[in-house]
Amino acid sequence: MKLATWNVNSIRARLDRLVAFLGRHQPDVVCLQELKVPDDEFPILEVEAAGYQAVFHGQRTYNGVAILTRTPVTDVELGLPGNDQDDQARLIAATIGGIRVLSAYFPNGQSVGSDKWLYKLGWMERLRAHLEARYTPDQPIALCGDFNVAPEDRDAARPDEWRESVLCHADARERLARIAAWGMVDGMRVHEAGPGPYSWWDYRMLAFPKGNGLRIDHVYLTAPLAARCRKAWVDREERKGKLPSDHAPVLVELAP
DNA sequence: ATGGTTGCTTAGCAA
Repeated sequence: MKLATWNVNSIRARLDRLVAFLGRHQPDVVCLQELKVPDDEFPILEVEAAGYQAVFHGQRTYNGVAILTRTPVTDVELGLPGNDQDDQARLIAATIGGIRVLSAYFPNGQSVGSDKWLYKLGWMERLRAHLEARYTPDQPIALCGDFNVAPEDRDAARPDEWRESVLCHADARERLARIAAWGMVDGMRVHEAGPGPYSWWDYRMLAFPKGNGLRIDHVYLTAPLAARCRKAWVDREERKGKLPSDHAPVLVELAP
């Protein structure tokens, strides 16, 4: 099974690239983030024409997550429990081929110490609590998405430059480590020691040509799936050319 | 040097 996750930064702006990506890789499951469309504007016809079913949880302008599959999905769940005031569309879960797949768009946090930063840390704690309440780590679970955290210094091309940022700050790394400690491993690190590969490069300051990347998009796997992980990689080609997303897709190949 | 780019929505915010 080939599993992919990609922050498309607007599914409308990236629709041609998404369809080409599906054709090029023929993934079985694709988790998407930052759709930036309400549900009634999700391009369902184009996705189905490409051979995929979709479940999605969107909102206007911001956020929005989806799971695309070539086989039927069941038990779709929208949103992250634990805060009735939270209307941000950042999590969707579905079962595909016996695997529980979660597509997650973690908050960015904007700047350390801001309200959005506190929301980020709280959201990550809520996700950990949700995993603990809803699942057990002996189940086959793949938590995929834009985590907006580079877990370690080897996940940044220039770690010193980024260490105090919202993407690398020790408090965000610690919250992510707690999520992993529930019972998941970083799929990329099953076979790749790094440094890199990176999955995001800022649009500004020529970050991509300068190689100033971070690895903030992840596929975290519980033990039954980690044992099946054959390889993981980033499709850097997707960051090149005209009007790319600022994120490149991460792909994982799981043995049957 | 407090910059730079993209997307959504239309001037300002979020990333």
